[in-house]
Amino acid sequence: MNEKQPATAKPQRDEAVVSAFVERFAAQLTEAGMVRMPARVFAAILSCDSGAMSAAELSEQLKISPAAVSGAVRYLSQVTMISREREPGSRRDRYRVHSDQWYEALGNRDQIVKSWEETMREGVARLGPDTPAGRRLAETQEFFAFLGKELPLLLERWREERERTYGGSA
Amino acid sequence: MNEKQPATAKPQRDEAVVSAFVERFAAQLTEAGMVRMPARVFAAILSCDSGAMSAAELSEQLKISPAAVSGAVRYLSQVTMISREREPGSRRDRYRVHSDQWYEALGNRDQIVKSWEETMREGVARLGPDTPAGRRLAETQEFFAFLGKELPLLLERWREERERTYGGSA
DNA sequence: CCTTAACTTCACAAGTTTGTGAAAACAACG
DNA sequence: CGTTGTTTTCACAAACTTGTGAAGTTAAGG
Repeated sequence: MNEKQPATAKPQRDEAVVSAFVERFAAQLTEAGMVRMPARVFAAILSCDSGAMSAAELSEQLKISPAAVSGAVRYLSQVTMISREREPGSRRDRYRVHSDQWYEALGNRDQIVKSWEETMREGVARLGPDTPAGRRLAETQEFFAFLGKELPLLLERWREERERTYGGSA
Repeated sequence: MNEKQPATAKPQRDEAVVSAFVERFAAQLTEAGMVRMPARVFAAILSCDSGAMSAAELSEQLKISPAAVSGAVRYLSQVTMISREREPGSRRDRYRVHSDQWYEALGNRDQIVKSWEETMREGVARLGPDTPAGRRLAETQEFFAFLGKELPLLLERWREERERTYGGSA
């Protein structure tokens, strides 16, 4: 037989295949507005078996300089999509995707929405609540308020559904 | 009295104030990943009393060339945040924000989410559903599926709430 | 403490994006 | 069907962004 793995071996990673997937997903994230290096780094960590990678591993797999890794992980930590951990007794950091954590990063979006809402509120006041433009802004403000209220609820529902699927039977 | 407007006059636009608001909101949209000119154009139209502006008006208020206006409105039309209309018997287009329509542009996001989900599905298949990485991707896929299902519902709820507020009593 | 592995910072070169002017293409109106 | 006001296209210059190499900093382990 020409199988790549004997029946008893555990499934083996074909690094070329992994890399192709990583680059594809990263490209999609980039298209959606994410900066390229953080997107690639995030995709790589998400796709590794342990769920965590060192800077050296990232540097090698993505063929980028340590400087680029440094910048990307700083950004990703900032927006809480990964967390940094140091293995005690080593000087090597590892960067990890906490499954439960990075969904919440979407929740950070509601901070953005909040600030938009604030801007709308100010706009209504400045342009006048009785002007046509003011009324339009007021409605937009309500929309943002609605989102700010609903997004956290959405995440909560996800947490529940997730709990049911992965927590219950696993 | 030093009021800017007599009690009987209708509220009058102070263009400097309007412009300050437009630029502020546009800057926020830009920060959130939107390209600058489309953001400015969108903010300007949203903030004008009629809810629609001509290219010449945009060009003047934003101090940009007709070419820049052209590019921005093309983009905004594409993502359905504005619509183009021509006043019959004129050769001048007007660009309009349909309040009900641009919220839906958020809904377009669920197309993006759909394509991410597809990528995850492929990733699971390629990396192997029984590998740790494969399982992580599978969970991520479910998350995207969840979003794709929920986002349209969210918009629907907004439409209802909006109907109640603005449709019922106005 | 000194050595050394690992991470970070910084200035810069390469690459992209953005907005413009000028010219071309359109379309209403006489 | 030519005129004229309007929008679009295109090549280019300016501004910004990105990723790198190299030097600098930090901290584990001898």
